[in-house]
Amino acid sequence: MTDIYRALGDATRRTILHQLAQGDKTQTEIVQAFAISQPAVKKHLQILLDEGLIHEQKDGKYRRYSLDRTILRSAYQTLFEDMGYILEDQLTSLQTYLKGK
Amino acid sequence: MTDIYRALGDATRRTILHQLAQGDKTQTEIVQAFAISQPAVKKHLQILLDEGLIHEQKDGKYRRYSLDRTILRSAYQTLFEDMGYILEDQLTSLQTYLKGK
DNA sequence: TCAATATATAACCATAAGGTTATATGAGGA
DNA sequence: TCCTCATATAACCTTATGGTTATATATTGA
Repeated sequence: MTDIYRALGDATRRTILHQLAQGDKTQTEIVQAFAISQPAVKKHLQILLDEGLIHEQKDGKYRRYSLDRTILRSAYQTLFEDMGYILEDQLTSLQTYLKGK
Repeated sequence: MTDIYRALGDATRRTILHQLAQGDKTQTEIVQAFAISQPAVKKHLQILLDEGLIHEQKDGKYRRYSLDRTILRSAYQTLFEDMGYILEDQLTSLQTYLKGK
């Protein structure tokens, strides 16, 4: 299963996901948005790939990355369920809200 | 600020939080719930303390742990905001729902 | 074909996480 | 006082993370 805590545990990765939410991007485009090296960005992308949150597609000499919104949604659900499990009664209304979605 | 991803990133810590949600517990009680050593549990408790999610209270030879529900709620909020930021439009309805809480 | 650009990979470094065992300290009860 | 139980701490191990630099490979355009 997707380890959403691992995937979201780093601010760079959260920003990458945000960027991809606005549209697919090549690795170069992603690298340019950060002050870290290309291999460092690649490692973040690899973790997001490992966790299934993004996809990689070869496009000539480029690699194009895209969000897997289905996985993201279910990861999101996991967060809710975990928090609901932790806080129990406190979140009943929220749980109910989500179940209805 | 609370690093909620760090705090929730481990299943043992999530279970500890769940236990504390049912009521305060001593370290011994928490240790007994897991198959790992007392120092290992203590390290998890320390991380939860570092992140401000729980409190520790001396009680004779015992240490009693309790949830900080206020911090937990705001951490929860952070999770939502981060996910909302990532997914944007997709979660508008949920964001709106939470803002109203 | 050759050079430039995009990406991948290897080797390295420092720190953190999650665990262990062994041992020290502290508090309470008999 | 002394033993016992609860907790703390130290030292150690392994693996993961997040970064680096250097270099290899692949693709494309001139």
